[in-house]
Amino acid sequence: MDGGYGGEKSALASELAQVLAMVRELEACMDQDPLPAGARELCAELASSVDRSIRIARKETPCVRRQLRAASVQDAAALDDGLSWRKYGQKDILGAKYPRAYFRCTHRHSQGCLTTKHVQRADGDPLLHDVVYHGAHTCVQAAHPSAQQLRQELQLQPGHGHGAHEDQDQGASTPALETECLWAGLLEPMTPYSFASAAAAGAGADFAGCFPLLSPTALDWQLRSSQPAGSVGVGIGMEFETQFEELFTSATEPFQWDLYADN
DNA sequence: TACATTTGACCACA
DNA sequence: TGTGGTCAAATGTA
Repeated sequence: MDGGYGGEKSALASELAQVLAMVRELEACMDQDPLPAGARELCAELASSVDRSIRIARKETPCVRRQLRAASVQDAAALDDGLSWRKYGQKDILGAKYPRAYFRCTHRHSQGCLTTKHVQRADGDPLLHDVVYHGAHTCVQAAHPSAQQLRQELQLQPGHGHGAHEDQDQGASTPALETECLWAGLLEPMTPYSFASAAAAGAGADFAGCFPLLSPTALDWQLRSSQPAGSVGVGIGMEFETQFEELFTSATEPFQWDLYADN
């Protein structure tokens, strides 16, 4: 599981070494007049290499955002994804009505799991929560049976966008989920930068492989990345947003999942 | 007693 | 310098 990350690191180092070599080569060309014919090609290669480096770096810091809705304000505090989190801070955010809560994996010290998540209530809707996950679980709980079950279920409905959210079963053993939170699942893979090209958008498929953790988060991204390359745009985002609004206004079935993307 | 939460302080970054 | 993210001591709870 972690081997992939090590491989990415060496790939990134390799790419950056190439970038450095090309920059030096370009530097040498600067003194020549006229510029050698190969200089332009070198620039193109340089841009391409930088692009690859960015994509690799993005894989190194998986960051996924999703929005969850609780059935009541009381339930909101219990929003849970089946994994163990420990709150380590809360902060008032500029321009936000509600403070942002910071959580990290309970097994941070015992198992060195560095995953964190930030939870913030939406200004307009106190029941709606923005949850941003940083990093992937490396602890034992990442192999939680319910998470695996969910993964299977979602994989059975590829490209469907909707899938019965069976966390109810999990709720039987997870007190937090007994609160019957209405998981209006809409998922929004977050990346530090917007996709600059179709090629970069296509990298999303590779990105999915960077979520070895068996949490819904990983599955969400896999589903989302099943969208055709190049479809990760504003237009598609609005389309999913519309679907999301419809889902909320006609939310008769709890635990129903849908896709959402607004990159 | 062990673990979780709260909260003020500190730090890094833009 | 302001803001967001994290730390760590104090406090709460089972």
